[in-house]
Amino acid sequence: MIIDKKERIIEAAATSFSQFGFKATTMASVAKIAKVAKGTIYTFFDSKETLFSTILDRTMKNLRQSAEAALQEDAPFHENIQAMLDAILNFRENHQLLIKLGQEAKELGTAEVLEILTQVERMILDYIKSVIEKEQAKGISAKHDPELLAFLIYRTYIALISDWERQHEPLPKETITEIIKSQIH
Amino acid sequence: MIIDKKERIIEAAATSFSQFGFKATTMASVAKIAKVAKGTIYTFFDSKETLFSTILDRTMKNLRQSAEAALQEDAPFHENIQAMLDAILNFRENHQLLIKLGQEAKELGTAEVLEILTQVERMILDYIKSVIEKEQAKGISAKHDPELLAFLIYRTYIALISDWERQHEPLPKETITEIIKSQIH
DNA sequence: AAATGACCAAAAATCCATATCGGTCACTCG
DNA sequence: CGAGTGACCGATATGGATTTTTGGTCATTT
Repeated sequence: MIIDKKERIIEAAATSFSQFGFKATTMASVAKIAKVAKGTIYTFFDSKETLFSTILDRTMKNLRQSAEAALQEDAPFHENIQAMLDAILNFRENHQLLIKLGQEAKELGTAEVLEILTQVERMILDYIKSVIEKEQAKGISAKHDPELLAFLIYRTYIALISDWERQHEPLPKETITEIIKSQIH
Repeated sequence: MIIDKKERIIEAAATSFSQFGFKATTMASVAKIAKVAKGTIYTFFDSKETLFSTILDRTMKNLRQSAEAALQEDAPFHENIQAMLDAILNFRENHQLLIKLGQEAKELGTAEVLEILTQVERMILDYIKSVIEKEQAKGISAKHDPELLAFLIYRTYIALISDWERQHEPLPKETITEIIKSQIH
């Protein structure tokens, strides 16, 4: 109760950011939930942005772990890529914080939140890239620059999973697999 | 001067929509530029939307013509597809009306304008699809449903041309060609 | 019959008083 | 002392009353 102040603040902020988004979360309410005074938050974090950043970093670490867990040492390249993409998309769709940020960006369109989401995208792309590089080190020939390949695969996957379904029937999994495979070759 | 009233209205509206966007164009100003009374516009068009629709239809017709002109009867499939995509992208980037609508959607985010842009996308996709179908009728085997292939190619092209360049050096044309080609196979 | 522009209800822009926010810092009290 | 507090500050957001502008109509004119 008396210890763990910083952790309580993080906990409270994480809940609030996930529930209400960035803008609608106030430092006063975080303080109240964490049962500390507002000033105390500022002994641990410089600003609302810094506090948020800490939570986003945790979330991204979780995402990386989910993606990591989906990989299998001996599975073929394209299967691993797809398993990872599945894990990432699944995470994106189920994590309250990311969902809320997405809504916030659409509804309020604030430059601040938009930039955060760009940052998230960047982290995801970097992770995909690192997986590609690791796989390519195993000997598979590199048709494209890993940065470009990561970009291409991720964008296509998002398009096929999310955007396509806005106006069509969902695609069968085999079709998606085949398309991703053809991009790796 | 006395004749051509309808044409003058269309002309004036096209200029105004291109210059100021949908929302910022007023029927009063269109009337003034066209040198007719406001009521006169309503003898030719039911509403602002209808007037706008007429202009959008013209623009889309122009786009189709540009795309059509890029096609060559005897060129290989992938070259034609890319020439057409080039024409479409070039058109999109150079036509004041579409540029302005894009800005408007970003800045004001009105549902109205967003819907219009979806409609434009739909028309472009339909056109790409029709070209694919025509080419496939010539005997090239169909790996995917033309609707899906059109969607995939268009999205990839946009991603490579526009989105990639937001954070990277532009890609050499051959790289883009190669990627598009690999999607058709 | 074709064209007009004063007119209207509805929507949008403008104001401004008030509330809320992120962040600070003099002070408290353990 | 020094970690912790919350009253306080300037800046920004909010709400809602008020004014302006807009799309659309229609009695009147040409």
